[in-house]
Amino acid sequence: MSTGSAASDADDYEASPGRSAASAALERTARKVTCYDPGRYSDEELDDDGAEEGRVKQERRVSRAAHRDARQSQRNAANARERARMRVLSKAFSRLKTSLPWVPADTKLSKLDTLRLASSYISHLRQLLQEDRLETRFAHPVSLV
DNA sequence: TAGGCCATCTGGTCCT
DNA sequence: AGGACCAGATGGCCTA
Repeated sequence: MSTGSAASDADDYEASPGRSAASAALERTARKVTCYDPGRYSDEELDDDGAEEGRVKQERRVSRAAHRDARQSQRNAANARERARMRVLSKAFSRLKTSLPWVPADTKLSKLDTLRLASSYISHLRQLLQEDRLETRFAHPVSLV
């Protein structure tokens, strides 16, 4: 199941409530990325004097940079997809929470709490169902229909 | 201030 | 190959 484009994901991301934390994280990532720079390895290579050799090395450097950029943009796309996926998960939790009776809409409920309450609510419903089955069996022993 | 919760990033694994 | 899913790490926010 593929979700929307990276652009629309980014839009959603911009609109998400945890934006400040998110941008901080993005900055951290950007910092990491700029620190990790394999391209600098080629500094000594510049000392070589052969023109042809220099050209080849320059090409290699450019291709390494392109590869690095490609990897980074792939990572960014994967991050966006992951954010979208987690947003879907959070929405599902919210929906589950609203379907729980006796829980006011403005109640602060963690995901774990939501899961636990939902689980106990299901048990409760199952029990009701069982009692109802017993009642209908014994309340009307004879049916004219 | 410690601890809980959350969002995000990331690398690994599985699946199509 | 690329996307989905997962779990671990990290940092921010909030509350007792």
